[in-house]
Amino acid sequence: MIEDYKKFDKSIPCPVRTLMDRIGDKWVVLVISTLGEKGTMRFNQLHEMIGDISQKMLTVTLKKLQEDGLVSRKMYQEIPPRVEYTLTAMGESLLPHITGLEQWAVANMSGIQQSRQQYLSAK
Amino acid sequence: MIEDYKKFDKSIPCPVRTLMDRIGDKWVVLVISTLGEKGTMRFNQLHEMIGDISQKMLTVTLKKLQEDGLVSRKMYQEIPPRVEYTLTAMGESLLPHITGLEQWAVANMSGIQQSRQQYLSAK
DNA sequence: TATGTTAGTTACCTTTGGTAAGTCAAAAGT
DNA sequence: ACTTTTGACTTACCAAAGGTAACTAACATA
Repeated sequence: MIEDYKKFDKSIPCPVRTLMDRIGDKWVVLVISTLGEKGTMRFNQLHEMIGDISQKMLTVTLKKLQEDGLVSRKMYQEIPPRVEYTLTAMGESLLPHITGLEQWAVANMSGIQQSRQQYLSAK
Repeated sequence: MIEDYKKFDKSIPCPVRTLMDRIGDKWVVLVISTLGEKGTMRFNQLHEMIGDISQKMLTVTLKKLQEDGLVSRKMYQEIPPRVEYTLTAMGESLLPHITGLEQWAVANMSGIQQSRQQYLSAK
């Protein structure tokens, strides 16, 4: 039963709130799904693939994902530096849920846009 | 192929970014999954069920969900007012993806917490 | 007359997100 | 010898989103 976890109780950390605190970070889903698609990637590859993320936001996003054990980081002692990011097993296990969301998003994009236009024009 | 949608292109709205702009809102997942569980609910019922959401954040969350066509709002002309919220068909179709995420969250909560502790103590 | 009920709104402050420029250390170009 | 490039970041600074507490409308009840 998931219901029990939904009501807020300050004595117990809620898994849904904990996950959504992370998933809700603006770039987390794009980083995870991009890594999931391409496997291991370097910092700048991710930066270019996603396109509109800043370097700052990419570093903070990757740090949080490492902290949560969803992404692993491998640094090579070279100059210029080389750093590779990969999904951990836990990250991989989250991936299908994220791609599920993405597929829903693609399928329902036009429905959402229609609804937004109607809502605005009804004002 | 979802890949094409992941790279940012300002001329086409990206479904993943569009959805995550909404899903990423701190309370959206909790509101949708609570409505999905209980069916129709009134404003204060949602407020009490979730527990730690403010009235302001509940109203802005519900407004955005209406705008996107995920939640419908029915107001009765009574005093004190009565307003009922329900998932639309589109909202219902999103629900399984959200409960999938929640189940993952419940199953992996301890793994995430362990990882966070290790990360912090390694500093 | 004061109090409660429901679904909000408003004013205000804090936290998060975003932009642009700077850093580091070495190799490669001129 | 001096400047530029490279990759993976920081830092300083500004804008947007989120949070809190108090206030509102309109009537019913004590």
